[in-house]
Amino acid sequence: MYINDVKLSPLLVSEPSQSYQSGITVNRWVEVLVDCPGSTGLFTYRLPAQLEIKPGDILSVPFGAQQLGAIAIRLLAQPNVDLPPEKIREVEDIVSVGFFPSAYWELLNRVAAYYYTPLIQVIRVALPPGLLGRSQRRIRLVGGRGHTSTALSTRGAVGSSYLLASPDPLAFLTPTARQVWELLQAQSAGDYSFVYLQQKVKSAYRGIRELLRFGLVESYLEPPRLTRPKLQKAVTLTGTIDHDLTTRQREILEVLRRHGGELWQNELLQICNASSSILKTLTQKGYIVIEEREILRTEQGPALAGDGAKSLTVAQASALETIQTLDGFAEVLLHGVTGSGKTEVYLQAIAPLLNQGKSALVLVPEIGLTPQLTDRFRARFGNKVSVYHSALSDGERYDTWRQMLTGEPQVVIGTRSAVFAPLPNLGLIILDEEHDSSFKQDSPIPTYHARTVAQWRAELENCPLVLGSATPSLESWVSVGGMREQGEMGEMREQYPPHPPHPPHPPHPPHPPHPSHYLSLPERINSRPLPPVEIVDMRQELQQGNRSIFSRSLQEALQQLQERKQQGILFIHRRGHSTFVSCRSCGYVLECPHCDVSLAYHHTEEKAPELLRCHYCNYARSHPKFCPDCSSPYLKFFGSGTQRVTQELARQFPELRLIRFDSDTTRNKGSHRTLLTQFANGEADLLVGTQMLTKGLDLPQVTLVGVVAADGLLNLSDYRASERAFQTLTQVAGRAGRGDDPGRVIVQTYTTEHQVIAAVRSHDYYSFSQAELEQRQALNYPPYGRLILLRLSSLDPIQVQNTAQIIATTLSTEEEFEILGPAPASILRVANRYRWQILIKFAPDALPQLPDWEEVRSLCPQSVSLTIDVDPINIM
DNA sequence: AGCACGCCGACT
DNA sequence: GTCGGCGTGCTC
Repeated sequence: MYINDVKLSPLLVSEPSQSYQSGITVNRWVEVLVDCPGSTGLFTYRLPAQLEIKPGDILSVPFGAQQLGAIAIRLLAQPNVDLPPEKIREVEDIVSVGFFPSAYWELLNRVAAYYYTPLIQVIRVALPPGLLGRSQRRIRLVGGRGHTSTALSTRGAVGSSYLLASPDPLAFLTPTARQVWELLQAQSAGDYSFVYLQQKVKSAYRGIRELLRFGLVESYLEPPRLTRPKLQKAVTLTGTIDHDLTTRQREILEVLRRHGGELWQNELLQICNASSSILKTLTQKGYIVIEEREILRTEQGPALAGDGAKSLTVAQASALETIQTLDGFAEVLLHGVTGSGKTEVYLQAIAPLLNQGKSALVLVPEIGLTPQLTDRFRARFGNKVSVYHSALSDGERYDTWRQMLTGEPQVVIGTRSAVFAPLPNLGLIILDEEHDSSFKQDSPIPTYHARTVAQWRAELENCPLVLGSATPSLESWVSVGGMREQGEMGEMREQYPPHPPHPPHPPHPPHPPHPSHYLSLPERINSRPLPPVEIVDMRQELQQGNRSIFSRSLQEALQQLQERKQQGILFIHRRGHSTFVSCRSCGYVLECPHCDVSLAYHHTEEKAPELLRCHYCNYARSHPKFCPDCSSPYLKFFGSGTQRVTQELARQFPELRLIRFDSDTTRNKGSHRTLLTQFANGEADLLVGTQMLTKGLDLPQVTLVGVVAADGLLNLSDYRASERAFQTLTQVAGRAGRGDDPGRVIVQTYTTEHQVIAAVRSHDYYSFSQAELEQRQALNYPPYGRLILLRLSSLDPIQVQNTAQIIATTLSTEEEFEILGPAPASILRVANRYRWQILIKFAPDALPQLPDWEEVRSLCPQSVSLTIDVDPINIM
């Protein structure tokens, strides 16, 4: 039922030869998909004579008491005989003429089916906001705002005569009604949505009904506030200048002619300081034509100097050549170390496509974090580049979306949801920093991964997909058979610094069933070396009496930074997620005895006992006072906040100028760019920040990178912890030494012997992935096994726990998949909702009979909501 | 999602 | 008896 059994694709192929006339005269009914959660299947509407509709068009239709957005699916010559004719209503309007070629529909259907999401919800992700509007019930004061008594006396409402007689008319209102009334009075327009009032006042509808009876308020349906094209009047010169004109008229036509015969009306009037009446005369005389034209509200980047293709290294040139010889669908992993020039390869791969009239889609983790990337694309391709992401205004998003529909060859750079960008003639899809977890959506449904969707899209559009990263996800690495090629191509490995002998290879998965290529850029451009990584054992620092959060090595490096007038980056792992408990003396980390993950620290309320809990099996224990291994009392849960680090810096290095680069300081639009520009201009010596420092920053003047404590990353209670830690540390280390001065990286940790630390030190992706894949395979975790996470949440802590238990018990009768849990989410309560989860693990090849999700859903009481997260990434 | 309808307990 | 709570089902 998730895809509503709708076979869209064959019906939506446009057939230009099909009789145009018969199409509009005969097919007077249309079946639509309505934007309404509870509705399954299609609804039939009559077409008013003046509307001409094609499948894929977005409509506005009456539905029950409201006005909703809908998608036209197919035209009908006759409505279904089972449907009583009097029930059929008319299509209200066409909101947007759709572009939906069959491959695109197929994509949406696949997403709906794979992620167990109703098709309409997938469509909602794909469309810009505001296209599918819905009407809203609102309540407002009658007769505008005014003094209470005025409102009452001007309205001789039924039954209100005694109200008028009273000195205080409101005394007759019940307390509920009065509450609503006062709320409305307090609002400047005297107007609130019904839903808002219901939230604000207990059983508000009763009070509202009372007020309605007295005629004090009125209830109305606000039509959907749809995003529309912005139109502007354009004036075009049509006749040659003749003599039957006044001087003033001649002047205007002259101005118009000088501007190429065409100007926006407002500009023309402004230049000539004239009013529109004179244009009216000129129109009547036939000298000009005024027409409405759509103007696009697309974001304008800063003016940039043009930029030509740069010369390539041997590896870049070879990668480019492979990409350019691809014909049709292929999956390419471009594995380039940090600073190896992946962007240049993208740019040169795209350039010839545009000349062939094709477009390219470039997906990036977070657009705000990569102003540098968009700048480079704009410098190379100018106005052929547009960006598409959620920070744009609705109007900008809508217009960018329409700009794509034109089919002009262009480059769209966007975040996750841009994977649905409606570009015809797609010639290439690029996913940059493909390992980044922000390509995965956790909520709301569909919980899609842009990489997965991009694979389908590339396949359906028959174009190549390039996945770029310095630290590829294990999924992509296995998918393109990277480990096989790397193993066979010994010369590639020699380019990395030497590393210890490898453990035996895990058995290779079967060759991927699709064309795939592994391309490696093993060296930085201009032969710059990767920075040496120094690992500092913080246990020893403590032993030797250094209680500072900075090791002596890092202190020294910071000192040098100041002396040499160089710049550095200090990376702090985000606080909220580092909730494991470790011993500061010996580095021992408390782990679950059953699940091989570190225990998470729980401390929900003031007086509640401190608990350590496993997120996979729900094992729990109290927080021990002493280290179980070395009996040291220095056992504490981890977390080194930005605050503490900046305080410490200010104390020890008062002269060091620093810029904080985290979610607090980069909240505003454009603040990334501002802060980065300040830093680039040398207005600070040190950039202190969190996660966002890892995402593709190219700051050539940075020579030092310090990681305050790697442990927060290493010990997350998640099977992906190691992979994520390796990626983050390698990425942040890669910010050092990208310019002429050599770089240096210092990583502080309490667990120097950790496998990830060793791999980061030697920049050795290969041995890291080998070891990690072995573990994944042994435990059947992705990319060898597949996961589905059931997230349950409720305001009621007991009910959600019980429901989770019932579902897990029901599911555990099945043998084809493994159930882990139920267990509470690591942050049990979010926004007053208690959250539990159940993890389902199964083999991907023998796709088991998965549970009937409708049945599972029926086990949930109304108060418990269930989200099915397919291929979850955040299991915490 | 809204909004009806319809079925139960607590008051005039 | 009616009012008002809330669960159930429908919307072309």
